[in-house]
Amino acid sequence: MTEAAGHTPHHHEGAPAEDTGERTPQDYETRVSPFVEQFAADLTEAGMQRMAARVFACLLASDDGALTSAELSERLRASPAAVSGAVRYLAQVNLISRRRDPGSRRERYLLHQEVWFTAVAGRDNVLGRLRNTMHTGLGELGPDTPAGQRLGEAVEFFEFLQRELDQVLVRWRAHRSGRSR
Amino acid sequence: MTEAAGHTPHHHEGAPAEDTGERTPQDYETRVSPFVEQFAADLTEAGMQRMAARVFACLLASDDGALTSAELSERLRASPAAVSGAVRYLAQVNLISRRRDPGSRRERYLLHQEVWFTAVAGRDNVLGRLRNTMHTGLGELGPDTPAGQRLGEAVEFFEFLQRELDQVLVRWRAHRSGRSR
DNA sequence: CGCTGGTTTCACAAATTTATGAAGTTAAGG
DNA sequence: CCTTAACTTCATAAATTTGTGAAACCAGCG
Repeated sequence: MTEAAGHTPHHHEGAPAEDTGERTPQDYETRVSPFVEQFAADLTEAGMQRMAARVFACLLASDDGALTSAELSERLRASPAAVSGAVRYLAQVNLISRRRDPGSRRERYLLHQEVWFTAVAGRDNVLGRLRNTMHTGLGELGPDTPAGQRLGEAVEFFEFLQRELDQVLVRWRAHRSGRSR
Repeated sequence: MTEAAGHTPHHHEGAPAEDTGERTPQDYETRVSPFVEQFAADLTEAGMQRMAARVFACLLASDDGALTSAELSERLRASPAAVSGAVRYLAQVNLISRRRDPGSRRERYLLHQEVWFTAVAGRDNVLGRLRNTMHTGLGELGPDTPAGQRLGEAVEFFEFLQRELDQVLVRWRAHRSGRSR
């Protein structure tokens, strides 16, 4: 059956602002789902495939950052096939990993540790590709042409950016572990 | 975000080939165009609309970073309509500006100063949007829930990233002017 | 072995995105 | 004013991307 295992609503009073307290199962529909969809939309806008974005967002909003195919399928009202495809992509780009719960034939898809970290590293890759293409183009155009100048500067910028980005990530690690972990 | 993670060493591949000197008109076809298309493909892969990417790449590879609609249309073998749309988009996101040469009815589209700078700032915008959506979601989910925890951390990461990114850009400015300008 | 729950693959339908020709605008130049 | 070069808008055709149902797979379990 499809009863959402592991999604026991946690009750929390004393919540911030105007949270009256109770968390009902309907909360998913009224509160979580809108967020998931909005976030997915943002990601899509930013270039990620739609379904992958939805799955990713859904995991992000789930209690323990992990859901089974069936759960995703239900929450997103999407076919298992669609989930399968999205999940394959996300695993490919290292945003999630798939885990086989021993004793059960269902699989759990869970957010990679430090997802955002990974995501930024990924961005780093596309920067690298752009940089390489420009570097090659520089060879074709000749570094002495006006266009070549511009390209050269761009290449420099990208290299600079990549170095800096790496350091930013290092700094984040420091920042992070410095406060609670 | 779209591509995978992992840390590809930022290797500079093959040095630019020998530049024999002459530049013929056919050079555009044989040398420039392939670069333009490849670069556009990279940008498309990274999420930019195809035609916009082509126009942008074309401008980047042009001698003075500026071309008329007709020139773009010819070099890209695309209809004026397509160019028009692409150009509108690029202006929208502040990557190019349009200039009306007084006395001529044609318009010139030129790369914005410090394009890459702008581009990164733009990326910053999408980061901001994601951050905001997450922040809102945090309100809905409650910061005391497991998902809320995760979200909160993500928001922090994004804020950190944005601050750092700003500084990186400042540093680039310094770096840049420190060497020649 | 042979089911059976669970996931993946495949062919195809639906939705979206792109690009185009043609008609519509706008303003320079007579 | 009227012409006309140049850009834009619009409806539509073409290409791509998405998502789905149904069939194929693949272990575990009895």
